[in-house]
Amino acid sequence: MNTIDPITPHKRERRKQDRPGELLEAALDLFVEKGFAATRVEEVAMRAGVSKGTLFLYFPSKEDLFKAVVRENVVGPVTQGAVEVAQFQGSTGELLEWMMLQWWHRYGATKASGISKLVMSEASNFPDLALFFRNEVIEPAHALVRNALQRGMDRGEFRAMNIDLTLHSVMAPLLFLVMWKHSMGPCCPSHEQIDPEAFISQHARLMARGLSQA
Amino acid sequence: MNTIDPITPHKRERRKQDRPGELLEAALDLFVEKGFAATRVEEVAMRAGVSKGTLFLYFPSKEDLFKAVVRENVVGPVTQGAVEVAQFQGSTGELLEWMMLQWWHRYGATKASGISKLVMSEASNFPDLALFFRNEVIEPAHALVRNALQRGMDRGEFRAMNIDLTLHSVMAPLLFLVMWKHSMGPCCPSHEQIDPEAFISQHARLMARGLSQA
DNA sequence: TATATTACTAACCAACCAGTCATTAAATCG
DNA sequence: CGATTTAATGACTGGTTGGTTAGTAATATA
Repeated sequence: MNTIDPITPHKRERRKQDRPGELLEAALDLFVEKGFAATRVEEVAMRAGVSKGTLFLYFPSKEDLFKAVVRENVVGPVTQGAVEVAQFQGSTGELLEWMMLQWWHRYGATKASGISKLVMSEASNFPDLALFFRNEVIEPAHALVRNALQRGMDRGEFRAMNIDLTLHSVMAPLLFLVMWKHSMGPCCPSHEQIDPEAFISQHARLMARGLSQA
Repeated sequence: MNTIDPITPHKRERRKQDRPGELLEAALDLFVEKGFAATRVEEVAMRAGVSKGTLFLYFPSKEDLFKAVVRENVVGPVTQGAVEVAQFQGSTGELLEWMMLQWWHRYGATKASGISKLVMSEASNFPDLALFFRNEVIEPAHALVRNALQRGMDRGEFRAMNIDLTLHSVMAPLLFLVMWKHSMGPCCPSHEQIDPEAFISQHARLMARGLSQA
């Protein structure tokens, strides 16, 4: 554990190719675990097996490191459903449930969803990051849901509605799940844990029923 | 602005009675605005018009100060509905909507709701505070909602359901609103703001419809 | 092997902060 | 008024951290 240990002899490796990826992976772990402000860049560097100086060689600042983590782990997963939505064949009620469950499997259930929790948690202390996240993640995701709701109205399945209000009805249970999972969840006894898929399905069906023309 | 200024001549007032209340008020403002970790106790003291040493005269630590803020501003408002719930006359669907809107008016819409956002945000970094909040606030609130759902089943208005799952369907939109209001809300353009009451009413009605026997 | 390049490190800096304590002064009382 | 009590202060401590930089060592080149 110290520098005198002959088993760990200062292997000063030069691996320019791999460093950024390894640093991003370590940063994702620590940001999700402790948040942005509470994560120490030196700890990120240590977990990636380099010194703090090396981290600043690849990322000009802690904020830039975070933005890179978001681009690497969040932007894609959250917005990748666009093509599949356009090709979806079933009813729009089924589409909504499918979208919500897909979002859960590809993002909500993964480590990366901790980033959404982090941003909501620290938005007021780091407005730059909040704005970045809004533009790169939230707006595209909202556009996706708006399209689906519009599809329901265009096809005569849904009655006229306030799309922006309904948009948040779709998002609320998803964001609640992510928040809970990364905050109070770990401090509650296991028998009280929420079953995410059952919860999402219930909400999607309630909504589809409430929005239907009938 | 400096100590030499004759206009501000070190009015070293002794007001033992009022200090705790003034400190709690200042602490609520700053905790809500900046979070627990990012709030400096010296800033709390300054806003209350005393020195940092005086704060530690009345509260043994930053954590104890926070717990006092929760007891003063959250525990009561969140659980005070108990009596009214027991006396409610209308249908259980109406009761649920009434409870959610009451919660919003008495807590969600107030400054104090920032405490819920704070706890969810920093639970993983301060597990003691999370546990305290769970025991003092969340559990009593859950008990209230469980009672209401049970009432619906007992009176034959609601079909059999998974109470714990439905419990979270009631909480999710409320917690989402509070999170949004204190995180992304301020960074989004005003025309995108959510109308909390409309949103809550919509959710409550969707749920009542989905839970009804028919 | 000698030289040049550069990935990498460790020590450092300036700034920050929770909590302590010796000191000060406002109130109270004899 | 003088003595006592105690509310209030602010300098101080020990510890932390984002970011910098002078220097080191691994690789490439000749």
